[in-house]
Amino acid sequence: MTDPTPDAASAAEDGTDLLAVRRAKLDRLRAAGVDPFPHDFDGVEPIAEVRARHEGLEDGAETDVRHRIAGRLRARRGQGKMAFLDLDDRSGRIQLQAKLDVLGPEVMSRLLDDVDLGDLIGIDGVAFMSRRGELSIRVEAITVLAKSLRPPPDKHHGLQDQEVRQRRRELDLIGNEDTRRAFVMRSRIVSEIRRFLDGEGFLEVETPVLQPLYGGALARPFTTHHNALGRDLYLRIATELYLKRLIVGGLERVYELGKNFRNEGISHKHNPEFTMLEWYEAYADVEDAADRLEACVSHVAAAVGYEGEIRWTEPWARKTLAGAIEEETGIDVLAHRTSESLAAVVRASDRTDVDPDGRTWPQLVDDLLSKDVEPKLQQPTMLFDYPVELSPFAKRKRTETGEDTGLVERFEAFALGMEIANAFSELNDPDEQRRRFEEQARLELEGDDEAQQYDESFVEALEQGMPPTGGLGLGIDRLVICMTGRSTIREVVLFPTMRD
RNA sequence: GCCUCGGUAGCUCAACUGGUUAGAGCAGUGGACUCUUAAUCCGAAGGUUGAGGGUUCGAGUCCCUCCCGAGGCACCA
Repeated sequence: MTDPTPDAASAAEDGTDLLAVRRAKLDRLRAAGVDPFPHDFDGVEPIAEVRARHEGLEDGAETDVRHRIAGRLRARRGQGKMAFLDLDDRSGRIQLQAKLDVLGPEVMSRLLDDVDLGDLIGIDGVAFMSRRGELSIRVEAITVLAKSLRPPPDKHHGLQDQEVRQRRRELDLIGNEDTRRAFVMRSRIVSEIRRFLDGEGFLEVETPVLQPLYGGALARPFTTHHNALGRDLYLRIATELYLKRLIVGGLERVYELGKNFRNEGISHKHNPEFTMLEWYEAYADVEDAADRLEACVSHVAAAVGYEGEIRWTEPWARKTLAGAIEEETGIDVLAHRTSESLAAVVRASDRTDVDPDGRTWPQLVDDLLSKDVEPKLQQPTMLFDYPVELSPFAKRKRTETGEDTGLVERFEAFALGMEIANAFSELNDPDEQRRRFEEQARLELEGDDEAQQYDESFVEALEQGMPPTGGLGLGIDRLVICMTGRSTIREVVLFPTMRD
């Protein structure tokens, strides 16, 4: 910045311009020969470790243990010959005691007059227990580590404004302990998932985000353009098809944990970019995927110390989709296999408010599921046996007679009234897969802009021979919502998509 | 995309059915204070009430348009 104008200088003096006040202090530090942005600060101890070291110290007890800590200054009490301050680091908070007779007038003034709330400072000092039983550090030396030129969020109320909390997540993290806890929990959940799958012999892999065709889910994509190749590419909506090619290649157990992108609405459970885990296991089917999902999620819940209302431990409830719909609505969708007959029953029912006009049979089934069943599934529940029309990559359901039920071997898992996972016995018959793509192509011609694109290279991969395979997708954001007790995806995504 | 609600000081919130000069706490600022912890006490300061237009003697408050957010619907795993 340039020199403050006379107006700015007077605004700094009377304290009306908060930014100018801070810049004036920055200038004072520099004038006193203090570097307000030094390069490092060696030998810092996490505050939590300092606390652990002195656990059980009696009220009023002194120690001769010297500590070096660093963090953001959060609060300050007292302005005279002694002051107390609170310092935050990533591991916790600790009280500092600054005494004039220890520091001398010059250092005391630096701490009280030139350092602001929100500044990053380093402290050398001795631990003691205050008379009121608060572990504290008696400051012997301070080091300015970075001047904060903007005021921090309210020290007591934190930052409440939803918009600012999401657009300026750093402020949310500084001001709101809850937010910090939730995102620490998210990181631990993700690393426990990796630990679990790695322990089961899975390989973590990376497949393309930029794809010439989009597939593996029913959704509209984001489109972008590659200049040198002179062609459009799509941001992936799923990792499914590439991962199955790796199963063909013999990797046998693979997973990918990363972002998918879907060009659709934003809601409390939808963000345009979201984190998905997909795994594929050779010589396994949908039942194996279900067992592994239970094992994985209950491991994660225990490892991160989940303490909420959801019972993640095995076994989870398992039902059929049709059974669950009948339970909630009294409608047996399998007894009415055409859109007309199902629509008639839906219309006649007083237990659902689904509007059947213009809906196909699979759409109606989906409507009944999402309106009448899904909201009821608060505890972890897996629903099996989905209509083939909604599942272009799943194997048809085995039956004793060999008859075609129109169902596939697939389940979706739900918790807190949200879908969190989706799995099936992967279709590995290339001719059947080709027919499913052709059916999707027909739907696209009819104007369904979410139909699957015909992916010939994927069919060729299946022609190479894919072993029987169980695959699963787990929505990480939604799992984190459940495990952190948050109500929306925006609370568990660091920087959710916002308007400009 | 549609409906409803909201946007007031840097932050957290007030302001009855349209009526004096839009209030308070925190932060900041000047001062007092050597065990405080949402420290306390005294003083002064801080506002284009999201933006723009309109109705009215008078608008934070009513109407219109736009921006941003929240909730719901639609779309969608």
